[in-house]
Amino acid sequence: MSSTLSKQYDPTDVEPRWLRFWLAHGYFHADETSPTVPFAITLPPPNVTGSLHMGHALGSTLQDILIRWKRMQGFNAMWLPGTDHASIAVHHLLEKDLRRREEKTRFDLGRDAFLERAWQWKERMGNRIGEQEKLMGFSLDWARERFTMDARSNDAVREAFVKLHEEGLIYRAKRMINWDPISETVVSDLEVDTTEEDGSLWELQYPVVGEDVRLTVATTRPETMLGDTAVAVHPDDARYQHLIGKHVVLPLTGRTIPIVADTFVDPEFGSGAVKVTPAHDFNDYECSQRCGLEILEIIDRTGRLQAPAPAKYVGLTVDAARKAVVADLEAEGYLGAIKPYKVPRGRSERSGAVVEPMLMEQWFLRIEPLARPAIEAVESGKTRFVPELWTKTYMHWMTNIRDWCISRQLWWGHRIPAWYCDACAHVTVSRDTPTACGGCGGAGLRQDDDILDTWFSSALWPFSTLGWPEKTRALAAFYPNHVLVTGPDIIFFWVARMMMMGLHFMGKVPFRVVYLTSIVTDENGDKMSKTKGNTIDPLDVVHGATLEQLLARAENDKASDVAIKAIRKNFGKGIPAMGADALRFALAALNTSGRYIRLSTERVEGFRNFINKLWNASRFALMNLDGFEPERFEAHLADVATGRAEPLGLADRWILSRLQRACGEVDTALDAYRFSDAANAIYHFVWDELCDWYIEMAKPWLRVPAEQPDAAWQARHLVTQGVLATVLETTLRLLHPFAPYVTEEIWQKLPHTTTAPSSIMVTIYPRGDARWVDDDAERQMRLVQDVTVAIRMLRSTYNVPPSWSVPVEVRIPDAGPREIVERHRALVENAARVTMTLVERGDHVAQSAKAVVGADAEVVMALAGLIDIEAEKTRIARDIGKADKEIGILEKKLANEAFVARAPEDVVAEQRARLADEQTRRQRLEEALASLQQ
RNA sequence: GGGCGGAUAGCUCAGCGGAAGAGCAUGGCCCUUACAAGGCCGUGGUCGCAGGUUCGAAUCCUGCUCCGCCCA
Repeated sequence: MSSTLSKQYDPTDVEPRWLRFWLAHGYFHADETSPTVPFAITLPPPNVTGSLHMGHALGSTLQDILIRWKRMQGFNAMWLPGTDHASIAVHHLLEKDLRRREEKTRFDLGRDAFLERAWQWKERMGNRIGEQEKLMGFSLDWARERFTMDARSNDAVREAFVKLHEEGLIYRAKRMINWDPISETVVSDLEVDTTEEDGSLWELQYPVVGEDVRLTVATTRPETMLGDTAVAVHPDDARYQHLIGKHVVLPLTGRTIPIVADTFVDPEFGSGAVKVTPAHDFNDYECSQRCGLEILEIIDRTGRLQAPAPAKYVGLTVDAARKAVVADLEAEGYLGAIKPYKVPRGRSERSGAVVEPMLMEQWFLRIEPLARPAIEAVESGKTRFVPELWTKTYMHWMTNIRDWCISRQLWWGHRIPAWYCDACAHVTVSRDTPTACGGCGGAGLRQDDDILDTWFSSALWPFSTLGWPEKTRALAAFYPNHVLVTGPDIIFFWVARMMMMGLHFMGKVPFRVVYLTSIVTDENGDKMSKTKGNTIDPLDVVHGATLEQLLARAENDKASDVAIKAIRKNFGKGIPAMGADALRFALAALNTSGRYIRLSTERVEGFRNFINKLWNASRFALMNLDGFEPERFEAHLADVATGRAEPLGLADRWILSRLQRACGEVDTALDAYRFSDAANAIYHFVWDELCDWYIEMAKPWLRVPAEQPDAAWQARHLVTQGVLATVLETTLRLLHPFAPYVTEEIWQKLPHTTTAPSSIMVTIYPRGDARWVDDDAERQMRLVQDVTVAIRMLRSTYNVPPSWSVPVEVRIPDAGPREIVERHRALVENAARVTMTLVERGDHVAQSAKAVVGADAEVVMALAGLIDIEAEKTRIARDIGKADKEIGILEKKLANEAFVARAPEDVVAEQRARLADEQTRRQRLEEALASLQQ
């Protein structure tokens, strides 16, 4: 064993080798015929338009931690990758490109040519995310990779559509929908961002027929008055009682429309009378249904006015019509006051178009029968949300859900399997492309032009990916999945819809747990976005990027000046290559139950340092494991167990005990999806215990002495090598799900028994083993550490150079602790670089500094020439002050009769013991101060 | 308007009924032969405000003040 590691961990050298190794060995693949218990996750598919962003990196890191952990625990762990076709996003990108390069719309190009381009583009871009996921070390089962628009998904979508149609849950009807006049398609409620924009409130005056009065109505959209078919007032509004049932003349149109009463009117708002435009407002439409009003559709699919609006306005855009209508109303004297007003305005997420509520014939899915089981499944705990608080969000949305408009007037997506007949009104809905009309048998069939909402296919994803509607073995093995990991912003899109469809088609929930991650923001808590220039690309963190590279890419993406400036500011020095492990570990460690992760490259650096720390600890271990044979160590341990060999040393027992506790903490934390607790438990074990104490204490037993070592030393040498190797190997396995590359690299270099597996990936995950937990060793070690730290404190306070091995006197009145320190004198002397005299008690030593260690011990260090009496007095006086404060609190507590009577006995006893300790400590400090006064 | 969170060290956050914690930042000393991406030792907090429950509250309840997010 002579492998040496470089002084610094270099991820760029390590990562590609192991990625290739894992893929070549097929470790990521799960066999559905395996008899072992399955553990399945389906990756929420990223959409093909993008590249891997920090949100994906976070969610997938957490999924990979779970998958690698469960795989190592012996489960048949399956993690299914894929991408989503994102129809509206793809349309938006391709159409933008078309406009820019060829000044064409998709309609100029035609459906087939457009789709051809979309597929080409998907082929070109679609693999990018997969490649990036591989680089992150995600152990996805690539043989199962899917795309939401592949042939098998198409089968699933058709099956689902036809079945739901047969069941009467899918229907076609004329209803209010949100229309995006730029993309010329329906968009879902969830794809509309409503914000308050600066606008105006116009008062319009409608003359009442047969009376010499005018009714004032207020509106933020005066142009829609051309489609008004009523004015509504609240039925209880005293001001308008006499007008209900009468009519007004609608200016500019000459039409006469009724005044109706409806409770949806807010009497407090404006004049208390509102105009009703049923075809272009959700509330007005509902009012029209209640009141039996006429419906006039005056806005067309491109957002222009159409008949029955008066000819004068036909063809105008909504904005132009608004100006014209306002001008005409004013000219004719029907315009009242105009006030500045914050107008809630819905905009399409993708195109930015102002969304137009419209009345249109579309396909809908009846939601209520699907939502009910999805609510019940969460209420009964068949699926549970982690963190739990998200349950409410889900429930709230599910209980207020409306029928889902599933048709889209786009081309990139699953075309609706419905055919219209030239000869009759029958609509044929069929799994296979029909040759004859299901109604009249006629052959003149025309398929519906529309496609399905992308989320319709996403909703089937947890089972369509496993072969549904066929009854495959994969489906039997891996459905339901164990957990879905995603961001809370996606609860409505994915979680809710997968729940509904999963329950409906499979009869079982699609996943038992929904884990919602934090949301990654920049260090100021702002959402990362390219336009702001504050995004951190995960792969830049992994591989590093210079400022020039970042700027060049931004230029290429046509970034704004604001973004360029922000990039210069945020990444002035570029981003150092930190490796996938550092990023993964950082994301896991930062993912607490809080809602946000404020990420910066500086924060990742801390975790890169951790990876490097582990690397160097391993480097040290490997340099000192020459000649180590695991088998001999095993045999020696057996001898220890039977008493034929010396028991293990304190440090050995201690580190093994601490390791077991760390394993237990990690196990508990991962079980509860507490990723940051798990990561931190490993971090602290490695850094604060293994590196800071054990390795230091092991050094004397590892370094081969100049003279021929005796048999006792040989035995300790073997034990120390064995414990170090064991602890390191276990730690690597413990850490592997978080940091797969570095752990594999080191693990492969460690000495193993001949029966060891070929990769750390397929070793067994450590579980806390109670047999190695050693309370006695931990207590003894605590004392050794306390004494050591006290000595170091004195050294540091008086700047005693590290090279000086100063004498100290350690005074411990009680025989028990004194013997412990005596027995482990070498540990203290080595760790504190002192020579120690142990005594029961002693007198004041002139020119010395003193430190008090709890109630057990005090340390006296002779520092002739270095001592500063005044500073020493100040320091001790301050400690006395602290002790006094503590004693005061404890005395008060114990003087409280109610406390002593009602608090649990062990709590009272604990407080008493603390008080006694604190008083002893104070006494010692007092003596120390007194001796300085002389 | 309805709902859900948050306010703890300079910053970012854990802790959620029995001694105030971490990382970063910061001060001092050290290139000690695993690691300067490091070591050792420190400094730093009326746990947003006001009440209440309790023997005991950062932790539970109520109100208030800010600050976020979601839905209408």
